[in-house]
Amino acid sequence: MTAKTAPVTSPRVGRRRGPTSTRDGVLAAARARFASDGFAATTIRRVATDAGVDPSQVMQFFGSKDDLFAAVMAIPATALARFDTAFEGPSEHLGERVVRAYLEAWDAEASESEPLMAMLRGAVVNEAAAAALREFIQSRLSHGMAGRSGDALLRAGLAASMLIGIIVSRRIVGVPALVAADTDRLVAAVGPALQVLLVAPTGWRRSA
Amino acid sequence: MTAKTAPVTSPRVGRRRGPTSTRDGVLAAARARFASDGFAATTIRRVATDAGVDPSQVMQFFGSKDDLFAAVMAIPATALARFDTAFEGPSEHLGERVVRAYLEAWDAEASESEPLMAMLRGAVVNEAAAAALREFIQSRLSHGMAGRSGDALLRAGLAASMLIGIIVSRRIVGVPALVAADTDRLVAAVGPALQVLLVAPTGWRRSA
DNA sequence: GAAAAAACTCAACAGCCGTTGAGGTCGCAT
DNA sequence: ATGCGACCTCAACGGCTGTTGAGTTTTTTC
Repeated sequence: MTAKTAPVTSPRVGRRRGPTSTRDGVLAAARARFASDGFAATTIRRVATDAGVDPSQVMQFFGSKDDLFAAVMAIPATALARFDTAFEGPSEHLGERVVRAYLEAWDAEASESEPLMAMLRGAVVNEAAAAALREFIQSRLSHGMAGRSGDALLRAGLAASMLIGIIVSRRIVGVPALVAADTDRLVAAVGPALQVLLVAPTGWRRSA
Repeated sequence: MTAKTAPVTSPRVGRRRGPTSTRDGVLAAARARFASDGFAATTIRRVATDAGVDPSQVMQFFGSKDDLFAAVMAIPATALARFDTAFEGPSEHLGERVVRAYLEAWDAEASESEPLMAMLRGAVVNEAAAAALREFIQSRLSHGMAGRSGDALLRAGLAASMLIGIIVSRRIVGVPALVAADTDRLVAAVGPALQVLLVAPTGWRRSA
């Protein structure tokens, strides 16, 4: 795709020489648009206007709208790494820690939370985004839960899904009761529930 | 909007006389399309083709694409009524009952689950859908939790959001771990967590 | 049967979309 | 200075969109 006949003659080609800031500006504008408007409603023309560039410039940089979206979504992989640390440590207040890590990740500054938001919004419309989110959740899950029972993997997946549901309700749908509550109240309410889900099938027995 | 100068002269005007089946066919086609493709990707031309009708016919029936979407979303209000019953009864296995009611509602036949799916997919792109979902959740919440503490309302909202998150991960994003699990396993895992969230702040104390 | 209304068809408009190609301009290496 | 490649601009294409208006057929009402 991106790999053309690499010029072997000049050793340090590959880095852009000229003003690389323009490209970054386009990427930032696209990130913001995808996060707030979603994939379908975001137009290349609008992104170009936001970045103060000609639309064809965007095409020349990223090839197509899908590639631009892929470039935006390549970022959150780094931002999501912080979730790993939340699962480590003692399991005493595990639920509370995980909830707080999720909420704070989405309350972070735009450069960190916007790719996540773009990924989340895009996952509903764009198959590539859904696949990316799917793979991410699954990989992080099977990575962190290696050697555990299949039930543990299911429970971790459920925890991630439920937390994403809270983010959706709070940031996209805008359910008043959740928007009004601050992080501490949410952690206090959800933490124990997540704790039960994650660490303790404490004598619970299936009814069927 | 929809109310024009109502013809008072003819008493029983207002009911359609002719073949009302065509209109219902268009509505059914739109419901299916909005549910599977979302709002933005669904075109009036495609809906018309599915229903075997001319595109302009759709316009004449529903006025605009937004109105068509609104007509589709007017249905789930009835389908969602079943959630009320889940909250009633003894609080012993409340969490389990609520989880099962949600999962079964989305596993129901197309005529019941498609409007819900359309509403969910649309909420991410279409502001009207987001408002409808927001109002619905909030109204059902404040209705069922009348007279309870503000904390109870928050907890119920969180429960609904988390369950919606599970639906999104399972039906839209398609996280393998959740897709593979059947309803009973999900109920067994999520039920206790919901139980803790809904009924019992059992001596839980905020860590400040 | 006549008349009116609803259901339906056909063709077209204006607008926005992603994308393309042909150029112009600037900075750097030779 | 001179070439060359990256950066950037301009104008336009073809396609698909929601929407409209006029005309035709079918059904109901009188």
